[in-house]
Parts: sequence; C-alpha cells; structure tokens
Amino acid sequence: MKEYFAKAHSIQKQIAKLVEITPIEKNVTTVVGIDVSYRGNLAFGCLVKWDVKKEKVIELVKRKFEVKFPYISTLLMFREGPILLKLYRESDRDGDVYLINGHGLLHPRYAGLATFFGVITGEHTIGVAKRLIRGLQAKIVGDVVYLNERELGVIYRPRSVKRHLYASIGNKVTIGDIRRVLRKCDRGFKLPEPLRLAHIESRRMLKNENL
DNA sequence: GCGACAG
DNA sequence: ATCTTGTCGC
Repeated sequence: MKEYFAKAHSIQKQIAKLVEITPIEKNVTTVVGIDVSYRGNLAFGCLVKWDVKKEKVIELVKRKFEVKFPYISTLLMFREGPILLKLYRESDRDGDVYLINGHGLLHPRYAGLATFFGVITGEHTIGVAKRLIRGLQAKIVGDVVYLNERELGVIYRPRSVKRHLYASIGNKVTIGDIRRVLRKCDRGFKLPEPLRLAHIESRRMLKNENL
C-alpha cells in the first residue's frame, strides 16, 4: 500500500514538471466547464462550451461512466481525470480555456485535477474549488493564494454572492488570466457560468437515471 | 474508535 | 461528491 502511494506521487511529480505558466495571449471568446456527479460507482459527466459574448451554450457533451478508482483527497486526478479526458476527446476541442472542478497547482505536489487535464491535453486550464486541500501550507494575502512563496491561486468572489471559491493555475495560464476569465463568467452565481451549467446538467443526468 | 477529506 | 426536511433569509 505504501509503495502504491509512492508510485502515485511519483506520477504526480512528473506531471507537475510539465506545467507551463504562460499567458493565454489570444482573446478569450469561449470558456469550457466540465463537471461530474456521482452515484455509487456511476459517474455522470458533462462538458459545456460557453460563448462569452453571446452568453450562450454552443456545445454540450454528456455521458455516463463507470468508475473504479476511489475518492482519495490529493489523488482526485486518478479518479476523475480519465472521465474528463473522454469527454474532451468527444468534444470539438477548441475551447479557449477550460474550467475544472478541483485544484490546479494548489496541491501538495502541484498536481491537481486541473493541472493533470491541462498537461495531458495541452489546453489552458484553471482549477476552481470550494475549499483548500486540508493540510496544505498555503498563505493568503489579500485575495492571492501563495504556496511556498509562489503566487499560484486567487480567491474568487462572485458579485452578490457570500461564498468564495479558490481558483488556481492549472496549465498555460497566469493569475491575471484567471481573474479576467472568471470575471467574464461571473453571472451572479457562486460558480462561473460554464461550470454552473455543467454541474446542473450532470446532476440532471444522475436524477433521470431513476426514471 | 471518531471525525474529516479537492470531488 | 452523496445521503436528506424543513426552514430561515434575501
């Protein structure tokens, strides 16, 4: 068991080495959100591509999966990563940036779900999470989240919403990019619009499975 | 043993 | 994440 975790950690460190912290450069016109809901070993995944200017969904991919890997905090990429990749491969793969439910570099080995997905696909990715990973030695100054003196995330406070979220660099984005992208997706709800829509749809799929 | 856990 | 009713507040 101990060796199993050592191997998993080793893989995560390799992933972390491949991260690029570079600006998006291009003008962001489409933002993709991906979310997964679970019931037992069934997973219902949904990918939503959202047009920022039209404020409309322009692509929707959804599918049911069977999952075997358990949920283990800090090892989420092994459970949910494969699902995200399958949804991505069935999509147009042309989103300007991808929002993932979970952390990016705000992770003990700099290998959160959003980082994994970004490194494997080469896409620009941002991790969005409700809470910081427990035990993580992160420091918060203003709305910036530091890990080992490195500026890796920001606290996202949607307008008119009490609860805040933690957004972090997944791959190929800067803190400035994260601020700009999330501001574009702020529709007054807790979650950025593409993620909110993906969440609603994946939940709906799960619910309808009973019928 | 008990509670907590990025989802 | 999911299991779950009513209830308080905007």
